[in-house]
Amino acid sequence: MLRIYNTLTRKKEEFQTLEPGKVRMYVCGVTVYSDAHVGHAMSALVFDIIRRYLTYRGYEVRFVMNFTDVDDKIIARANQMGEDPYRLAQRYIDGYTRNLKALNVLPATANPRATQTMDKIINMVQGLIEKGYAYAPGNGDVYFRVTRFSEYGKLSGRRLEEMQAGARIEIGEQKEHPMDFALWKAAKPGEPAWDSPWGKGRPGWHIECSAMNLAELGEQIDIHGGGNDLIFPHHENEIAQSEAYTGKPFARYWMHNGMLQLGGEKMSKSLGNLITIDEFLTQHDPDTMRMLVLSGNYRAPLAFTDEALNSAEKALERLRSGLWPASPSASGLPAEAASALLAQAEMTRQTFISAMDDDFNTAGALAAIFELVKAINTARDQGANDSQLQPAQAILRELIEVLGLRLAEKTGSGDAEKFIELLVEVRSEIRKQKLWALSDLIRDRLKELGVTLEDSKDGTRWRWG
RNA sequence: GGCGUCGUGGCCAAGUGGCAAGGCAAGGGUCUGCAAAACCCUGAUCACGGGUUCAAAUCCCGUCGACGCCUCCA
Repeated sequence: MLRIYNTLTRKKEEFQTLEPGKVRMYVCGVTVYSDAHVGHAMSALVFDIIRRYLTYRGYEVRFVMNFTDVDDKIIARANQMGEDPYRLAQRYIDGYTRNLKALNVLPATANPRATQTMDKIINMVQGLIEKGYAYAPGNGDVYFRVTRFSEYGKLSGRRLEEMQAGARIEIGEQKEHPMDFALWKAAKPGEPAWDSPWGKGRPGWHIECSAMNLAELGEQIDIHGGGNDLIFPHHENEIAQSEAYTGKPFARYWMHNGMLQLGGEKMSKSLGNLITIDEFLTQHDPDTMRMLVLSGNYRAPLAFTDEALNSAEKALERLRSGLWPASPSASGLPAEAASALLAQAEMTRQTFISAMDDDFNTAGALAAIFELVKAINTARDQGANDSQLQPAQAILRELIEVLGLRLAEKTGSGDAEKFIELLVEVRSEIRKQKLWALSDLIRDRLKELGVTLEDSKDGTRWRWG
């Protein structure tokens, strides 16, 4: 039984879908005005892992992630760079898409964009006005009337009266209540604008997500995800808009990932303490970021430190060791030992599922996997042959894949391999003659070139890294 | 100040009433010409103070601390 922590109720709840066997899932994507950073990667990875696990558990998952491609910052950035805002947005969309692919994040079922959902957005704003949940004061703006939506604040646990203190009405706004928020913003000269019943303008930030949900997934969805910095006001406002519009509960489960921290603070564009995904990937294997995420709890803050990255890289190396083939001189294990290994692998799968079923406890799931790795390695050391190792390794691969780890061996240029093999072969002859200084020199020099040699009684194995 | 999440060995982190998983790091050992890998062994009175209970990391109250949100933000 899968249980999910629901931000809305602040409890773990049994997961039940609106439609049996199907999951409708929406995750807030990014606003595309600059390169995505590893904090965005964390969020993408968290929901990719969730999506993969739901699929593994037999659900058909419809996974929607949007792009906010029109907003103040995009416009400001475009003006500053003298670039067309659409082109700028498109460039960052392409970049982020490339980043996600590199991180082995499965493509979304749909990637709607605000600019391509405009008629739906306008319809929704119009509908909210008709129902009395929104008003157009005549300056070209349209605002949501928070006092009309009695449940406003239910997601973030705030009450309107408590929030008024800090809220202020900007110059030019004509809000009835300080917490009212813009559904539609009148265009200023030179800004991208769309025709609407209220004049030329563009959508507010929150309405696009409500409209895209409606367009892509329908009035009600199972899971709505995003970073926990979106709980207020973004998701709170989404709930207000969607539920006011449809009269139905919007998302069944609200899931929020914790923030990635650099130097003890949230990594963010506004703080400027960020490392872009591109920068990260020039230094690290994409699996490293995924392993870092897997090793923690998705709801808790995650520290991005050299030590943590190093630890993640070592852990990946260890995982790979479980997939090594049998020793060439393997004599085989007694039948009962071999079947015990398979039994343990099957038990690992159950432990893995129990952990993941408990609100996607990836750290617990990994622990089970590591124990299987140890069992496989022990069996190999005790002489298990490949046909005895492989059934357990197949399960290990299956579970690793659910988590989205590729565990690819590092590779160098293909042409180099035959020369390395030649060197290893020559070195083996040298070792037979016990010319240790020379064979150590070859090993050390290859290490400097990124090739690791491991000698054993069965010969020498080499790998990149 | 308000709302929320959390505080477990050197670091990361499971465990939510019954002898404290796992990974990284460290030390010792097996193997090896050496090294590496793999395997074996070694370590925690679970932030602090009260309380409930036969029994608490786990439940309740309080204190301290961290982080996020309350303005754009994954």
